[in-house]
Amino acid sequence: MDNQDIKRAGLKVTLPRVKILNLLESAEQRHVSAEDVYKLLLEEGEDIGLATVYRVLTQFEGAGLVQRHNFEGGHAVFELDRGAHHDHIVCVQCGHVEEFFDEVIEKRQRDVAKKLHFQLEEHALTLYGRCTRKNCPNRK
Amino acid sequence: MDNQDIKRAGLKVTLPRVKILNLLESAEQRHVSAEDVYKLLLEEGEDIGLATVYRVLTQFEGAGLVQRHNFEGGHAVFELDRGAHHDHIVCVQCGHVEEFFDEVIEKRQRDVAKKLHFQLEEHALTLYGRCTRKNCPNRK
DNA sequence: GTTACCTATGCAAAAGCTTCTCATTATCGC
DNA sequence: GCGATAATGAGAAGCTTTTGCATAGGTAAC
Repeated sequence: MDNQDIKRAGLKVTLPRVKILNLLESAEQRHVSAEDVYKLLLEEGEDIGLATVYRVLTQFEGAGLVQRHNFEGGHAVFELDRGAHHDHIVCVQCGHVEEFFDEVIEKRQRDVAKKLHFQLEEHALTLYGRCTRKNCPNRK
Repeated sequence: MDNQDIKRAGLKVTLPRVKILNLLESAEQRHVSAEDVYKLLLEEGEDIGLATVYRVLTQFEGAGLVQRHNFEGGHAVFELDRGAHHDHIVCVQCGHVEEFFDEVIEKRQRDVAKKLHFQLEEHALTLYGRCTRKNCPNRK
C-alpha cells in the first residue's frame, strides 16, 4: 500500500495523505480514531489539522483504502483495509480489539438476508467482552 | 409492561415516563430515536422536553426495559426489550428494520469469544442491505 | 388529605464528535 | 516553471447527547 494507491483513488499525493497512510500501516494499534491519528501526527512533528484528518480518512474510506467502524462509545475508528474481511471483538475494560473471521457466521448472514428478501450489502458484527490479557485492567 | 415496571426500576411513576413507555409499546415503528419519541409526544400534545426523553430512555435502558442500538447514521435508536434477543437487518434505502434470530450465529459467536479468551458480554450484529418492500424508494 | 422531602422535569447551555466554509497553499500536467 | 485546480488549516457550525440549576411534582409518613 503506497502512494500509487492514493493516486489510483483519484487523489493528489499530498503530504498529509502520505503521512496518514504511513501511520495507518505502521501504527501499533490497527484501530485508531481520527483523534488518535491527529495526535500521533502531532507527536511526529507533523502539523496536520484535525479537519484534514477527517477529510482524508473519509476519502480513503470511499476509495476502499480504509474501513470505518462504529464501535460503542460515540466515535468512529479506522483501520487499513488489508483485503481480508473480518469482524471484531472488543474488550469492554481496556478497549483492546481482536479480529476474527468465521465463515459459518458469514454464510448464515447471507442466508438470513435472503430469507428476509434483502440484498445484503454489508454487515457490522462486533462482540463485546472482557479479555484476559496481562495488562487488561480487569485482570486480578 | 406497565407502571409497575417503572416502580420496580426504582424510578418514580411520572407522567413523562408513563407516556414514553406507552409510546414505545404502541409505536408503529419498534425502533425509534430519541428525537422520534420527542416528536411523537409533541403530536400527542404532551409537552415533554428532549432532555427528559434522553434521560428517561437512558434510565429505562439501565433498568432493562429498553435496548439501545447504534445503527449507522450517527444517532441511537431504542426499542422496548420484549425479552427475546434478536439482531437486525436495516434497509439502506428506506431505513426499514427487520429483526431476526439465528441460533447458529449465536453459538458461533460464543465459540469465537471462547477461542479468543474473552468473556462474552454482548454483541451487536446488524446487516445492511436493500429491502424489497412495496414502498421502499429503491423499488422500480 | 396534608405536609415535607427528595426526585424529576424543562430549559438553556455545554460537551463531544464530525463536517463545513473560506482564504491560503500546494500539486501536477503541460 | 506556470497556471488551473484541488487540498489544507483554522475556526465556525452542525448534530446528537449530556449537564446544571431553578422549579414542579411524586411519595411516604402523619
